[in-house]
Amino acid sequence: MSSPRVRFAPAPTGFLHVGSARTALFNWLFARHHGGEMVLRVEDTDAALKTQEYVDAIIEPLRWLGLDWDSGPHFQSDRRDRHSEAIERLVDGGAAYYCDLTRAEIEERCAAAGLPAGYHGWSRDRDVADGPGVVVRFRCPDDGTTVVDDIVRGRVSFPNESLEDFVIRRGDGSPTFHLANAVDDHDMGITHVVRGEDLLNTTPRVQLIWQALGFGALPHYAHLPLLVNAKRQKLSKRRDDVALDNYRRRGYLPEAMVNYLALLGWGPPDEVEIRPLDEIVELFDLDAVKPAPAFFDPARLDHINSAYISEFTPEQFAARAEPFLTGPDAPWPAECYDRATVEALAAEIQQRIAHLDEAAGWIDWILCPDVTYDEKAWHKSIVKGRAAAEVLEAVEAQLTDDDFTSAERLEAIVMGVGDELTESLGQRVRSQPPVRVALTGTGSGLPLWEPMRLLGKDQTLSRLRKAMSRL
RNA sequence: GCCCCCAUCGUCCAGCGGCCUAGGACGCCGGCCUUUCACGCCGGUAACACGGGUUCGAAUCCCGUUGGGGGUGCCA
Repeated sequence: MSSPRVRFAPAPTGFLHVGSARTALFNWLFARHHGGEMVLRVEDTDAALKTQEYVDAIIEPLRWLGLDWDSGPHFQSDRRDRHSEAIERLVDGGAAYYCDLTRAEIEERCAAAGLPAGYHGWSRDRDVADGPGVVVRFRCPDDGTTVVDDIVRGRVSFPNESLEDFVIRRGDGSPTFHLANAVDDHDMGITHVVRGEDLLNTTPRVQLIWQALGFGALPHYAHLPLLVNAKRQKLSKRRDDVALDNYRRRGYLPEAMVNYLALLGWGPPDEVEIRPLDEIVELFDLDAVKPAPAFFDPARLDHINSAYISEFTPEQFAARAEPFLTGPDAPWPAECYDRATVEALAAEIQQRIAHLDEAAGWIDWILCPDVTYDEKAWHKSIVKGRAAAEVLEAVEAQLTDDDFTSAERLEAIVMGVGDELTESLGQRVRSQPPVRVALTGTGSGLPLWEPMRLLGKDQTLSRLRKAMSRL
């Protein structure tokens, strides 16, 4: 394929949607695979949306994902003159006409004529003059078919009689996206239009405008399957968790997110799903994209994110997790944070978390100045635990003489207490649970010994005493 | 209502006429490992929506049905 040129053309809505991110990714993968170019174009026909804040809300998540572009960001609103000129040409050539009917007037006419709801070309021959509030409508052919050759779906035909004369210029003079799309894609030399399936129905309109403007050969189209929720509805801003930034904030890694997104609607031929982006670039192509909608499955995302997290070295992990351990949401006072502790326990934490914001929960008891008891665990291991008081007492006594330099020795001491009590009482005494609850506050967690060493002698002894006095 | 799209395990992907008694991954269930939790390892559960064709032969091609979804705006 000779150097394709694609575009990612999001509307500025305040944040980047995971569905849009997937569209951006597939455009990017296609461009990079074929050595082509990607254009970023902000579809702000609504003009008021061109604020730095809204633009950043698109650009920053793209950068976070590691996607780049060769041209842009361009703004549709900056191209107003080109759009107006195209509209004039269409009106002059008879391909479009003025219309001053309101929504209500259109409905009235339909009711009076006994026609189903729709526009029915009411103003085609009314010879309306241009003026404030007057729109421009495109005159659609009454018969024949408009065909969209889609890379993902094959040939899709639309009977022209099902197409209404649609608006290409609003009452305020601004162009609608169908018009702007055709003009911009043409002017920017777009060869492949890759976007969501929800836009498939609008393609005939854009193609009709394209042809009426004499733009020549149409670009190729590829309509990607929609991303859906568990109920198989299109992901929606209102009911679904779709803001990419939310995932970032919860500690999903960009490399994991991009990897997962690539797997929705596409799969590598060798079935190796978790792999670096450059390999995906090499393997990806649009003709291998599946047409069926794909469920955005959080469980699968978690799995992939976990896989990436577990690959980190301790240093990498500590660096990547740091934003989640030092921010205002960290459970400990800022001055208690200690990177060395994180690195020392990294491997153990890594295999237990699916996203980085879970890291703090495994070590908060070490970095926080005090313990918080989980009452259920307290009850189970200390109130009802066999000989728990004796265990705490014996462990405290033996630890008083230890220098706390060896995790192995700490383990031997605690477990030894359990063995001794088991023998003297003639019943199995488990020493780890009460000690764990006394130190960490909970019944389960990291393997105790190394964290205990890191907690230090003073804290360990004082927490054991605190637990004993609480009994 | 009208137009359009889609249809392989619960989910994502493989399969593009014979290699399929349908493969992988996630999830789920069971076991091993382990004096916590987890990781790891082993095993299991589970699908070609239905009905017609075409063909020597269909998960794969065609038609229909059913089901799901999308669009039907002076949003994109």
